[in-house]
Amino acid sequence: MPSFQTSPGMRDILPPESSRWRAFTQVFADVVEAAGYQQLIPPLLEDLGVFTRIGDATDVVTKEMYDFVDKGDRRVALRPEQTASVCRSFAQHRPVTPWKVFYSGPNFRYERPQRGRYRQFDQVGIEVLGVDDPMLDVEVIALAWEFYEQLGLQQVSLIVNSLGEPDDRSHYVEALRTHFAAAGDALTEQSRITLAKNPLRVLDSKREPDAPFIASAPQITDFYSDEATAHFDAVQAGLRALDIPFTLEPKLVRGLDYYRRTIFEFQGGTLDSAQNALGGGGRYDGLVEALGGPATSGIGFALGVDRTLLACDDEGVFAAEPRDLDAFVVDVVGGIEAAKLTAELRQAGFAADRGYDNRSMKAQMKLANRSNAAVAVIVGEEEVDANTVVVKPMRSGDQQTIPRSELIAYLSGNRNL
RNA sequence: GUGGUCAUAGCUCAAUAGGUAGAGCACCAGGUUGUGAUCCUGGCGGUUGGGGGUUCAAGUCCCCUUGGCCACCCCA
Repeated sequence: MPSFQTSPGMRDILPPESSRWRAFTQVFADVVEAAGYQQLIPPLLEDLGVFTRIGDATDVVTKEMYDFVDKGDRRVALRPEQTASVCRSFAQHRPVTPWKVFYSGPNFRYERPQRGRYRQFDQVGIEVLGVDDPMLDVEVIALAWEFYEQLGLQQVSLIVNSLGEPDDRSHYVEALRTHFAAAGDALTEQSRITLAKNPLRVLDSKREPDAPFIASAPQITDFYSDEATAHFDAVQAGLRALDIPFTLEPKLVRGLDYYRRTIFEFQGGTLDSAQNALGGGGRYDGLVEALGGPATSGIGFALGVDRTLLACDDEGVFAAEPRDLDAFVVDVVGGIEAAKLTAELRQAGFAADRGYDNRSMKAQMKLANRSNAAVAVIVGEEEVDANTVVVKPMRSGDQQTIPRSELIAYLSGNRNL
């Protein structure tokens, strides 16, 4: 029995899965960098206040935060998401707008772990600060869409909604409060608690008894101001112009309280469990201000790495593989020759590995085979005496003895072995 | 946090009505004294997640605990 294992909801990403993760973030970076986004690397730890601004009606803040007092008596927390950090960073450094950044890395939420839901989970995402144009909403959504396409996913669906301008939103919230309050005890207890904190979130309930009241609830669309309608119409027109299919879902309300106007979510078609939200985002025009910066409009999205990868598994796409070796050096005369040859090969740009512990040739050949190396470079007594090496292409098995000094040139000239 | 369910070698699983654990894969070593991926032989490997209890006897029953998974919740 091992003395230790990972804490609940924490896990090791082992090879070869780890190389897939790296490829995943690389594809993401390629997509967004091509659109002018640059990477921001915020700290994992922030002042607790940065996150409490996200909203006191969200569990992410009230129940799931990894917060503690550090040795300097500061109230700090492991970030539960990165949007707040980006906004804090903006308020702190005041970069020129539009500020287009992307990020990738782990977040922490103290929840009951499940498949596709971990206490340490990775997200990739982008945020843009300082632009009000609905065409930016379109760009942001389009980039996520493009990313899914690059991965090869075909069963992702996009749902969008608008929460209206802040005033629209508050009027709607009041209407909901009145509507659900009228239901009284017919509403589940959980929903009554949610109602007291944030009526919007009651729409998210999946509890059976709540269903009829949710169905009969007021529609956000009836509360839009002209301004909100214009913005949302423009977003939809833009999505259509780019041939990005979407579904309007007036009852879509996202978890974090800071959203205004456009919000959207991506759902996986294959994992139809409670964990089918692959990613999502929206506008959060008041967040920077709440963090002490100038009134600045913002929009962005975050995509869950784990869930997206699960969706890839289900669709049988994006099975990135680790880099194969070019050569595996088999040395049966002590190991020094292998040390020299691997160093030479690596300096010449070849990926090369070797056997250790002076194992038998048979054992080393097995290692060469397992390593997936293109060729085995074999050195024994005869080769040392003749100053040669044997180059054995593992696929064909058709080996050649060549002068040692010509090894690099030989391999360079026979890349397809 | 609430409820449910599961937990046997590194991995996937077996083990009759409770009688003191097996297989395949993987790994290692041999099968022509220099050469792998097939095949053959052998080997390594488990105080049955951990602790306690019932029993002559528990992987198999009971309790506690740890962890995975599922639903709620929440969200990525």
